[in-house]
Amino acid sequence: MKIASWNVNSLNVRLPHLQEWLRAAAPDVVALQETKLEDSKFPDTVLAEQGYRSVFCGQKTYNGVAILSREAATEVICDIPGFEDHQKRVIAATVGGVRIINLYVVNGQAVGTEKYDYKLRWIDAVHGWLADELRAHPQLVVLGDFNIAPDDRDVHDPLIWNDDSILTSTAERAALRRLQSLGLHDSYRLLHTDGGQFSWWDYRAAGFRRNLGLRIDLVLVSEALRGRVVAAGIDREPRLWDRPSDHTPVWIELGA
DNA sequence: ATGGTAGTCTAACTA
Repeated sequence: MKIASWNVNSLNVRLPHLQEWLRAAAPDVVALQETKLEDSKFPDTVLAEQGYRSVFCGQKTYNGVAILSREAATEVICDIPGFEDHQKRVIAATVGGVRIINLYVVNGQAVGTEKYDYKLRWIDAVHGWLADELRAHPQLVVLGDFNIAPDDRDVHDPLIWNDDSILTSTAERAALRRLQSLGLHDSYRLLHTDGGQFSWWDYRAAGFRRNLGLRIDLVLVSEALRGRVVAAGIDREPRLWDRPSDHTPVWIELGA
């Protein structure tokens, strides 16, 4: 079972890329972030023609998440239960016996801002909810755009991306570690220890050409799934295509 | 070239 995550930065613009990538990569499940589409405009008919069912939770202009799957998704939930939030950043569903939790984590803009506080509060709410989800669904995958680079191997320059920078600050990394302490393992790190493997590059300053990236798109797996991760990777190819998203797909393969 | 680019939407916000 191949499970992937991709922040498409507007599904309206990126639909051709998504379709091309689905053909090439043939994932069983894909979590999308930043669809930026109201539910009435989601291209579920087109995707169904390609063999993927869609569940989605969107809004105009910002945010928006979706899960595409070859098999039907059940037990679909939007938003974090009990957490007041107008931003559509969460969708969860069960596919083929695996609980899939798709997160578009708050960016946070800059350390010390209101948005940064919202980011930390938001992750704290996710933490409480995931503890419940893990009890109900031991076979759990939490994936998406985490907007946090776990450690210095995951940034192009640790002097720039330091303890005081957004996406790498001490409190953000501590919040991520706290999520992982629920028993959620960074599947890329189960199989690879190399640095310099990124999933996002800023559009500005020729970030991709100069490989000025971060690894902020993650696939976390529960203890029960840990031993089933037979492959994990980052697919840089779509970042080379014309008019790309600033993120590229990340994926894992779960064996039997 | 006084920060660069992209998306949404046409001013300014978010990333």
